[in-house]
Amino acid sequence: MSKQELEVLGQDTDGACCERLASAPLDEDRATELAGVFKALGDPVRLRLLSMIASRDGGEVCVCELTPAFDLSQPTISHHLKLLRQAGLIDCERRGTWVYYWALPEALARLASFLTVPQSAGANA
Amino acid sequence: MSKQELEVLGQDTDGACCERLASAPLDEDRATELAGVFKALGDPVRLRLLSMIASRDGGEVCVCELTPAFDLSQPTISHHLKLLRQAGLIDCERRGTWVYYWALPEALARLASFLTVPQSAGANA
DNA sequence: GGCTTGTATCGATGTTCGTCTATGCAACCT
DNA sequence: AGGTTGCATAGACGAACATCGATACAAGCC
Repeated sequence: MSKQELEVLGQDTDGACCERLASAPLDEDRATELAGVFKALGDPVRLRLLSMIASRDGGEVCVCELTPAFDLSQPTISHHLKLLRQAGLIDCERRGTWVYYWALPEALARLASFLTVPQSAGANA
Repeated sequence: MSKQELEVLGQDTDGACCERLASAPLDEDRATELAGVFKALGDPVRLRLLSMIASRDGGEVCVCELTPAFDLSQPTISHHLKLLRQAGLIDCERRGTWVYYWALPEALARLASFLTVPQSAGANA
């Protein structure tokens, strides 16, 4: 249940000279990959799920705790969790009866640095 | 043509103690607002458009330069630019015959800091 | 073994989205 | 004024998506 997510976000762990939205025009394939990740964030339910998971101190959240937090059916929540996992933002493991999800902070960090504007870059607005 | 974008991304310009995905669970309304912005980034064409605009040194790009870069009709590009503008990520101005678009770096910066993981926060993956 | 509970998958359905063609509007040029 | 070019808007259409109920699977309990 644990190795289905895409490996879309680059590998430079130091986060120094990474790929950036505002550095050079994205090529088509890369844009498609990254758009998939942003699309996973582009739903209020998934954003709340990810926030609930990522802000958890222990790092892990049981599905049984996530589902009742929404006015949605259990299959719907399960579906959203699957999409977040396929986007590489979270992962999960079954332990006995329950399934636990946790965030993948490196994925979030890479996304954040991708959006970071290098230096001056406009200064409009 | 220039005051249609939403004001969804918060106001703290110092970027220090800002709202963060992994700090506390998002409430429903805020999640809906932010999801709208991520949804705007969740399309390959829009991501390439934004990248082309944000990476431009002068800061501005003429639509007449964006449209021919895609295998899409001119109205389709215009539609995507409109969505990016409504998300508060870019803005535009008509100057004579041509319309120029530029990125709003503060919006990108706020998104980036929103995704930034505070400290340890898991260390899994 | 059978029952119960937690979670995932399947199939259907209404809505949203990306794209197109056709058209409208704004600015330039004779 | 009339024609041309650049860009936006309107309406239509197929594909993708969010949601549901029904069902399957996994694990614990009796």
